[in-house]
Amino acid sequence: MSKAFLEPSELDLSMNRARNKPVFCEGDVSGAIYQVESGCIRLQKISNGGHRTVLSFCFPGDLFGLGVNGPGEVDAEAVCLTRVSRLGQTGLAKLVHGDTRRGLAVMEAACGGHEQLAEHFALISHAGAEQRFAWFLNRLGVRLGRPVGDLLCVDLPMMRADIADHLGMTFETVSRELTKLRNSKIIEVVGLRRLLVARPGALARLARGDSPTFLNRAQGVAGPALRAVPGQAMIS
Amino acid sequence: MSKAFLEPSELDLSMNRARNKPVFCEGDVSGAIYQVESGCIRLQKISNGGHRTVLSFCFPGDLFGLGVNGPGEVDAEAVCLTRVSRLGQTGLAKLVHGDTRRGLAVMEAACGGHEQLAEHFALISHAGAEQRFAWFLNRLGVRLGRPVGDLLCVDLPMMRADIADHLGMTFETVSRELTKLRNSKIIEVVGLRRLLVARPGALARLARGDSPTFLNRAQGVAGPALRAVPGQAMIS
DNA sequence: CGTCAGGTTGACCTGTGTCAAACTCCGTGG
DNA sequence: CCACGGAGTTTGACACAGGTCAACCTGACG
Repeated sequence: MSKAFLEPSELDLSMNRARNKPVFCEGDVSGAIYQVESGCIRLQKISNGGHRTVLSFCFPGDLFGLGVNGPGEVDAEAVCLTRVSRLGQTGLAKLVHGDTRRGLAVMEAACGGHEQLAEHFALISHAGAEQRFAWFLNRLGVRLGRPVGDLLCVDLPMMRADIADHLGMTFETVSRELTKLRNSKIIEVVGLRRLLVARPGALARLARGDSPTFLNRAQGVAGPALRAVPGQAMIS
Repeated sequence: MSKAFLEPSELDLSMNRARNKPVFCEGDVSGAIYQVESGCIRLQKISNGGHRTVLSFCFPGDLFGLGVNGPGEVDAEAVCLTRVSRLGQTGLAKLVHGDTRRGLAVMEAACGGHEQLAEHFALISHAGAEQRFAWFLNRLGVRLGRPVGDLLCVDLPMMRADIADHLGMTFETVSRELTKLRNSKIIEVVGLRRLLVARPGALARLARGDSPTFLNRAQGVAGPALRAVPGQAMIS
């Protein structure tokens, strides 16, 4: 999840994918690593009932692919027209041999940002719809937002259903939460895919979950733990 | 998540941890890899509100630790008296250099079983309490179950609250689901931590979610996807 | 035998999924 | 240029799964 981790010269090839088209070719079972150049990729999984879970969205600079392909497991699809470049297994091995430390770092990054995954997981487990959506928007703002006047402009590459599947809720609920944020003047909605964040602080507060429902139920962890976690600043 | 991935000779040292004690020493920020020898480790995260999320339980043979430590991120605690062995960074580098393929495999395994994580994630997002719990028990049976007569005996190392935090629900709900399974004669409960699975097939069916609530709402994925996923046999 | 952490059960209430209807955007063709 | 149509989105009404709070039970251990 680091920006521009690999230079163009180190990459095997680069290619375009149209909206909703998979990145992995059908027979492609190799442990290649991909890097998003432009656009947006979603890593997703279709489960038995036909349900879809979006594990994460990848934006320009993000790496993905290692230990994530293999048919029937996790697949990667373009959210919109997207360009990705690919580092094959041979290139990867070369990188690992040539510079162990860097190789390890790439492995780790490509293995998929445990940190982010853990945070996402914790959110899905505990938080309500409001906090989930605020968390998502907040992170999107940090990642994609451009300052416009004193507002933060964010263009959503994905549709509501994608967001819903990312946050473990229905697209109707996503829509309702959007409306709630609009009503409380925290954001403005321009077309259908463009948002203007008016009060980033309030958004971050919602994302941390410390404004309403404050006295959440901190389940009694038996052991010595339950140390105070410093409120990590999500807005950079 | 493979058994006995590393031989004792390759490991730096091994140590015991008492119930609810952390595996990582306070100052330990090195990228070491750990392997469970006996007992049970839980990887967990404490979020802002004091909520705990158990990301996964590690049983003998399981690897963990890479990209997972770092204070304030994810920590590992013993569920019960547990012995773990440790492979330090130098040992890891040696392994990577000596045998690239094996090194990569270790990296991947230690990076944390994306496959499993994806499945867990999908479950938490979509499934109800019944399916979540059945999925957990089923997997535990596969992993820890010993055949006793025509029953499958499973000893739970963890308490209800641990399971609850693993599955994103409350311990009361865990208890209720346990009772439901007992009432439907799918399992028997012996002491307080011992289960006998009487009808593994029924349990697996619940875990897949294809018995009740059958017509789940398969959200219309726009693209070409929505391929039929073959019902993966969860019972080995 | 007493104590207490851990577990069970019940009653209630709310958040969010479900179903249904209407509305908006945008591309396409007449 | 406008009408049309369909995908995507918003909004409403309603039901129910599961969280919350509270009381009680049980089994392990000193």
